[in-house]
Amino acid sequence: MDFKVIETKWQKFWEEHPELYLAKDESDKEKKYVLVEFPYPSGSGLHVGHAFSFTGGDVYARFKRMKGNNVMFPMGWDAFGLPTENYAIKTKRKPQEVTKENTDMFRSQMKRLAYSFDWSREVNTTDANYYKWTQWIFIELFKKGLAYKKEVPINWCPSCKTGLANEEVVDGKCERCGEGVERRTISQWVVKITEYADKLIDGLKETEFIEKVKQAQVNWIGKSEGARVKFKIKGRKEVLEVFTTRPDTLPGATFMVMAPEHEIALELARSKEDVREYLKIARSKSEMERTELSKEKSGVFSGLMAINPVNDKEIPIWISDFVLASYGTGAIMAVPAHDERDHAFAKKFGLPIVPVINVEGWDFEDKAMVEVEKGAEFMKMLDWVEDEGIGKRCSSYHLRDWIFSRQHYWGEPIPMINCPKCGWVPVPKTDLPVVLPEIEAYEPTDDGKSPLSKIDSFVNCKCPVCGGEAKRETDTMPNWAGSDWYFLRYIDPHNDTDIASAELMKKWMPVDVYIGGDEHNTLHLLYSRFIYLFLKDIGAVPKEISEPYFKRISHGVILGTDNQRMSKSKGNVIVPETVADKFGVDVLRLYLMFMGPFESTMAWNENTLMGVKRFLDKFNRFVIKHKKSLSDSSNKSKLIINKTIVGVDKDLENFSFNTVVAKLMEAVNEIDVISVEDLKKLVQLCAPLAPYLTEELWQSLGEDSSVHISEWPESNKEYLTEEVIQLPVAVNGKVKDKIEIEFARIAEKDYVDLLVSKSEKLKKILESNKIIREIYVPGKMLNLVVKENKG
RNA sequence: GCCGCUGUGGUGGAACUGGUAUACACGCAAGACUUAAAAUCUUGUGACCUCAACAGUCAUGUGGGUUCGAUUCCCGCCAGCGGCACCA
Repeated sequence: MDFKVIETKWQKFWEEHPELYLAKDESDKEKKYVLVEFPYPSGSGLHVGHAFSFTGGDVYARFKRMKGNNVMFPMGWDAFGLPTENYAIKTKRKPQEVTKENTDMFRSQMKRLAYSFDWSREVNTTDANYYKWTQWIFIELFKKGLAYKKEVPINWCPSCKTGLANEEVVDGKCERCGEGVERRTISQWVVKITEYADKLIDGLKETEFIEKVKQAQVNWIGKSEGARVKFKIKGRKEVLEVFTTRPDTLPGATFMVMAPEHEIALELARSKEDVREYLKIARSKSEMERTELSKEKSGVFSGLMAINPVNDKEIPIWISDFVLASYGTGAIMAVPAHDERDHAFAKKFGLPIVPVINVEGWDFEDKAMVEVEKGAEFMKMLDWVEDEGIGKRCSSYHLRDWIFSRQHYWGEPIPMINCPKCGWVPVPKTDLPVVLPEIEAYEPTDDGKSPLSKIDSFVNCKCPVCGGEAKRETDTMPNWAGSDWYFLRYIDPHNDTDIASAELMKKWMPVDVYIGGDEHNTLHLLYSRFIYLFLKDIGAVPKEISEPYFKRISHGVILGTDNQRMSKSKGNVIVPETVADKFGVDVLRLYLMFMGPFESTMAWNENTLMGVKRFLDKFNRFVIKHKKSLSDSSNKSKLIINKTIVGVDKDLENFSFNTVVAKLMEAVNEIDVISVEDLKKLVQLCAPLAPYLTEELWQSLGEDSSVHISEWPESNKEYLTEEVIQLPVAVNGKVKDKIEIEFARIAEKDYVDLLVSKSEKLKKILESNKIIREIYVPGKMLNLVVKENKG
């Protein structure tokens, strides 16, 4: 049978019957919200990674639909972003046009691969009707004081000409283009995600993310508990405050260190030559150099002395770039006896090392004793610090506030207006969206301003508060902004008055299963959980649904045949369309699911793919051969079919697709005589994986509606037990023989013993051995513990 | 350094709640059909010992432990992968 003919035929049929895959708002059936990460529609089309992820989601969605669930399986486009902008610049075209072309291409490729998306709910982050709500969310953040403008040293990518969030800098390089990142100070919008740090940790309890994902989130937030402690500075009014997780080591604090960006350090630089010189050197180092040169410490004495509140000793305050300005208070108390970094610093600059706890055989001049347990002294010192009023308990986080401004064209305009009289004023809801104007030149500029800043008609506006002349913000939002909340918009994609109706959100939320890549397990998941928790706090989403995603499945990665990550430069890229052209969509889908466990990394292998093709051909021949069958299934076949139903059902539920395929192969290998009725069941079991072939076969078996909305077969317990089973008999734990026994009599131990006594093999063993113990697990196995007969 | 994960034939990988390890597939070998090839079908295929069969021995990274019985549970080690990392 020619797969091309079948594909064309059924694709047309499905196109004419979109109702097959619609999620129904008014249905009483149990809902199932299956979400796959929406793609960035790049110019190169769907790649294997997409196909793998979407096929997994599609198989699950189809399975659930046949099981009688009201399934929501939507798709959309995360279409803002640099590649489109760069491509538009290069080809002198409009990003809007390019995006349209790319999404059209993606959509048609997806339809060909038979993904059962509900296309009536399609969203696109670059639609003004969509980003209106992205902008609205930003305004709400601003109103709650969670978005603020700040002069911040940012990571500037000289190649992309934009600021980057800390999260987008990998090893000191731009995550996107790999260019070394520079430090610049620019006025930026910043979102206080840190305010939600604890909620983001606690909320994980409400989810069923796998441990890996939960840990990644917890580590990223990086909570540590301790105290802030104030140190007096000799001869000055201000104090130097530090954060420490170990107040019990206060007596061992023999010096202090400030980050070069610390206010006091900056002030001293004005009057002290050596401080000024050091700050200059520190600033010239990139973030990467600072962390790379971790072994060798550098620093300068500030000239100031602090007072250790525990013993009133004067201790020197140093300035060093090993202390981070962005963590804690930007200054530390150094306890060289109990911290490796402080120890290294003390050794280098000849500062005293005073142990707090004495450990036998420890040479504190040689190394720091770090692993000291928090004991009673810890609590005592914490209380003391609070009683004396020199500090208080608090937590500190690795998580930083989220830099939200980008200096690019192709993103959501930040809907803020700067009025000389009123300051920053949000655009009123009624004026949303702030539409991205279609302009001629998209080139980013070196001065750190978005191309929008050159469009006077966009920039100049009236202040919504006082009506005076004002100017619009010209920065745009980061890529994450549109993808933070898209799962809400699918629920009610055409709503003009709200993000989505509360009633519908109550019906559909939370997302039951969210399928995506490992690369989004930290940032995207954290950002979108944050936005959801925020929307919940302001009452924009139902408060009874505590977390947006219930379960997260992170699919694996498909490597090239050379076991390397696919990349154009390596020439090992597999294009799903090409595979589909050659072998058909069903083969591609089935192969992707059969390669290995859904969550693991696997290499592409054409041999295995041929095996899958062979199976589908065989399956097709098998159905055709038996479809005129007039006889009932044999007992053996009945058993196989019912076992297969149970197994496939369970494995699909657990996303164990590779074993589903194996079970179907087994069934086809083993079945001898089969009735048409049972044959249909087999076709149904295969339907989620191979939608085209099964639709064709389903029809050829006399059905006239789609197999994909047929009712999932149920197993019949009556046929699930074998009449005769092979009972393994082990001697001292090793299987020596198998005895045939009627299933109905497995509980009769006497009968089992009788059978054992008839086995030649066992007889032989028992001649020279004596049974000292028997363990019988009815139906499972019999274990004889024996001892050699002596004499 | 910290956190998480993985380790099973020549290969991808199965194995429920501690109960027949190696399902399914690939590859390989032999055979059938064919002028031939492809396709298809049949048989065999963990290692060692044996002409072969029977029997036996050893095998789930490694060393121990618990157990009648361990790929599965516990402890130690080794190797690899992923995330975080001068976070006080």
